[in-house]
Amino acid sequence: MSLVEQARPIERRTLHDELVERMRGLVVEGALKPGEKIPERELCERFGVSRTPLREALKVLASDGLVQLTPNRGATVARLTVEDLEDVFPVMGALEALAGELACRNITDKKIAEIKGVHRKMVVCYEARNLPEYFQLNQKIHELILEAAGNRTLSTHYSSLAQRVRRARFMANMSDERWKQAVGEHEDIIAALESRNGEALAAILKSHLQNKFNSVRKWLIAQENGARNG
Amino acid sequence: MSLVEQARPIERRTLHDELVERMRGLVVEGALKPGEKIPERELCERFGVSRTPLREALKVLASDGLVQLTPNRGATVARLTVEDLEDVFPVMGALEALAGELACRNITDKKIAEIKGVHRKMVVCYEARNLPEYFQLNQKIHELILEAAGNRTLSTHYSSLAQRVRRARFMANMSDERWKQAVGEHEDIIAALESRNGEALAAILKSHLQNKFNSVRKWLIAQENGARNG
DNA sequence: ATTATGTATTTTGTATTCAAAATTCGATTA
DNA sequence: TAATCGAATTTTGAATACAAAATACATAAT
Repeated sequence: MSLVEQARPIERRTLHDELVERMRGLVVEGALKPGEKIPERELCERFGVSRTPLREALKVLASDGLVQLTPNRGATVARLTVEDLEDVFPVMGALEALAGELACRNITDKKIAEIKGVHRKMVVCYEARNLPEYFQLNQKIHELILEAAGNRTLSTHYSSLAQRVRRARFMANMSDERWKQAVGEHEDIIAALESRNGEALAAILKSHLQNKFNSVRKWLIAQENGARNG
Repeated sequence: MSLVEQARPIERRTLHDELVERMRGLVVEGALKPGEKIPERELCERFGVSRTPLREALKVLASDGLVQLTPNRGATVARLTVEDLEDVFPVMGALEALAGELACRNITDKKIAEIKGVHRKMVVCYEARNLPEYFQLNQKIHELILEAAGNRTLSTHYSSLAQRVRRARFMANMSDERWKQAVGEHEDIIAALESRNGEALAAILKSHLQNKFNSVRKWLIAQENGARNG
């Protein structure tokens, strides 16, 4: 290890930062389910920390829309309503479109190859009808595009929104036909990236998202009517 | 007061919420300047609160990009670098464009009249070369358009970005010619709103912002070179 | 005079304490 | 039996306490 590597500043993290990350994970991955009470005391015990940094983390997640705080009644995992979804998706669309344009300007061949690699793995998952893995890789591709866009602000805000709808996106099962279509759309995305056609990519990403939105919306409405928002 | 008004739930706020709002004000309005240390103890005294809720608020503002936290070294007001600006503006552009499209779909004549009213006042300020008032009213118009778009998520994210660049926007004095041009652009904005031409409005808003960006960028670079980032 | 070194002071991160509010639950009444 | 009340318990919001780290400052050494 060279001196510059060895002598770079030691990364230090506060409990607060660590807890924001971990609790975000619990919410986004669905270990804590929408509407559920967030058990402050229990989490403190499990993480081995006091209430102070845990509560700090809760405030941050609340400002991010993942947690709902009610005065004197503590924290619950935020529910996603149809209205929320209808607000969130257009914004994600606008951000993805921008990401597409920027990515086409900045992306390297290496990065495209990386995306293609993930895509191939994803196709395998599709063929095996392995939804969890497919979903994971799908997310990864979108993250890579955002990364290729090279705009931290864009990534941050996109990611904040993506996290809010992530669970619903996963739960809203695609029909087999829709699934096949989605894979096709991903191929179009890669083609547009390769030809660096920003406008085209923006349009494809937007309609890809619109399709997803439609199915998530249907699922959410069914959930709300069925009242069991598990 | 009718029963429904009288009997609605009593609004309760925690110190945390109050402090997020107040401290956000201090940063956005420039009472605390970029790079400045945030005097925790002093603020606690001035607000008459303990460190706990104040520090919670700081974490939230940090996650919002207004405050920078360095482990074991406390909080400073976030500096806006040219790189930050170059990331933030395109995202604001995409969000404003979306806002324009949505606003054209949803806006009422009443709201347009309201915007026109603010615009008229703004023109008076322009003629009097009253920048602070002009700036205020200018912001107000953009807020009203966002409001007209009727998308809370969009408003939240736009506003978060707008706050980060607000101070630089204000400090970057416009040339008189550019100022005149800006007023003209505002008239175009209103015309597009009245004709409900979403696409046109999106384009106008985007180029309006691009112009602003150019002048803010110049100013920021000058600041960075001059090293006195007052 | 400037640079190092060690010590006092302050600040910071986190844990603990405390009072107020909410919740639980058993006794009581309709 | 079901609804109502009230004390006991838990939870919540906020203040305080405390240890570790950073900073300021005084002294000593070059």
